[in-house]
Amino acid sequence: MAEQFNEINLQTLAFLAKCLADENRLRILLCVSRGKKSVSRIVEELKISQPLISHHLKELKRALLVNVERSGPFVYYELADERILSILEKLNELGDDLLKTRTSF
Amino acid sequence: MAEQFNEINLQTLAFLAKCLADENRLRILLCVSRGKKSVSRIVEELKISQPLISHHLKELKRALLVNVERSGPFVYYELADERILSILEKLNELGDDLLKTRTSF
DNA sequence: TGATCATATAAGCATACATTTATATACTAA
DNA sequence: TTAGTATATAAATGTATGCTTATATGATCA
Repeated sequence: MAEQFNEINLQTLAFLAKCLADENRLRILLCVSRGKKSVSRIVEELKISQPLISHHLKELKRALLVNVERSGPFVYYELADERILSILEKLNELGDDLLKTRTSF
Repeated sequence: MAEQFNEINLQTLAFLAKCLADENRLRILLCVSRGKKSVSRIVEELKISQPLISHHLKELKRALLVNVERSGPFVYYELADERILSILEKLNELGDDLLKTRTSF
């Protein structure tokens, strides 16, 4: 289980983790995980300014975590891979358990 | 699968991800995942300066990702939870696949 | 107690990053 | 083409963060 860690690409890993290390980007990821959505739709749902949403979407796209599709004046974003969700689930669960076992961060 | 995401703690999640978002901290995590190790041992193996190792260990400890144990003059660190490894594995695999499918970051 | 080793902390610096405000680009419809 | 909507980008700013150098704390042994 631990031996196959020779294949680990630290750079890619750190890059992806960095992309997941912002609350607003996580909100956006969870938002688009519930279906393909336009930028304005995301802005509405999350109540975050449009330039900030666009900026974070650009980062998420750079990390290949979302797919983009233009349709008329709208640009739709969707989660690139369902595994992103399950990884976030697992990380969240881990965080919960760590907090339960220990006292505090 | 996507519905249980009401329970998600964005703050904790972002905090943990941030801790995983640095190459040196990842190196340290992988290093101590292969057994409990003293600071000087980690310094040797990774060839990173002692203050920098200590600094990152402090962060990892703050995130509860490592457990600490003092024994005489030595301080031993170990991975706090094996799930950390499997999450890193999954994230690494995801990164690989994303890079395969698309063209580049 | 003094000396030495192991580890932690502090100060300083440079860079990265999240955010806001303002503006530009792209598309559509009249 | 003009007006209006949707989205992206640029500039500016404050803050966080990784790293280095220097020093402090803590433990062991003579």
